Amino acid sequence: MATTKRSRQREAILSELCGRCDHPTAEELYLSLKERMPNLSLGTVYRNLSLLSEEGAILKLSCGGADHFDGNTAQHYHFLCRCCGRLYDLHMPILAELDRQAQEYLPCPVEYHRLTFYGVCQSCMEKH
Amino acid sequence: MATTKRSRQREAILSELCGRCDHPTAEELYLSLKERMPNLSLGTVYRNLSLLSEEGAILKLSCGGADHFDGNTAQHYHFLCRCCGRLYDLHMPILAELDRQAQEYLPCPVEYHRLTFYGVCQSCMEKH
DNA sequence: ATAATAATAGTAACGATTATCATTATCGAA
DNA sequence: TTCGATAATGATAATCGTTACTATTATTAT
Repeated sequence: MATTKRSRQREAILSELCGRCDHPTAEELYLSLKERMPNLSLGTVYRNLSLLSEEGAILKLSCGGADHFDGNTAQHYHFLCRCCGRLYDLHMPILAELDRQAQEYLPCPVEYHRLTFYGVCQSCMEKH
Repeated sequence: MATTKRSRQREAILSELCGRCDHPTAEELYLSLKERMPNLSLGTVYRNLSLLSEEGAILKLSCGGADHFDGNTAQHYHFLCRCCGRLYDLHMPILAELDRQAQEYLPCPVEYHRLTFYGVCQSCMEKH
């Protein structure tokens, strides 16, 4: 099988990430988990997040500053607030034809795409 | 005017970036420029790239590892090789309707989007 | 020219991430 | 079960990309 689940820590990291709907950084995840697992180490969190994202069990999102992680591996799009930097999931339909369109302009196979929308999120708008 | 052009270094950084069609990192830019300006400092490159991207004169692209910079501020899409990490410009038409589509799923205004396609680039394919 | 301001080079400090390593946990076979 | 081999851990040091600091130099407006 692809997904090895060897250690207690790796399982906890994966299930914590899958159980939340935001996109925590390694450190945010570490702080949450540390409450339940007081001697968890930050290095362990980083190591397992790398493993899991290489396996394809989670997504790594780089958008400046610390990387964010997403437990939802189903293809979906994001909204990034250019004010607070928070990432939100967008529940709009996936546009598979984009890959075909892009293929016309490229000599090598297009495997998938990522699409992110930008603006100021409601929470930041309210704070003015 | 928006674009201040106060120092020789800032001008050199901007024109070097605009004169190339790849997406160099701060350090790559620094190394190129250093040939002509031997006592240019890396901090100066970082400082000016920040200023220029805040002004909107250039784009900053974060995709894991070091940030990349793009002198082409016209809206366009990218292809990112998941093997070597190189970014390529994609000369396909801009899909302005994506913003309108996404708007249906969001409570706050969508300003713009970024779209990146993934795969293995030709150069990496040849190296097998 | 000159004073006020802005930007520089060089370097130290920082935050995020990876590497190292001695110790502990897990797993598969006897 | 116990045992040996392997994998993963926690703790910490090292690294990488970037930003902050500061004394000096360049630019700008009188």
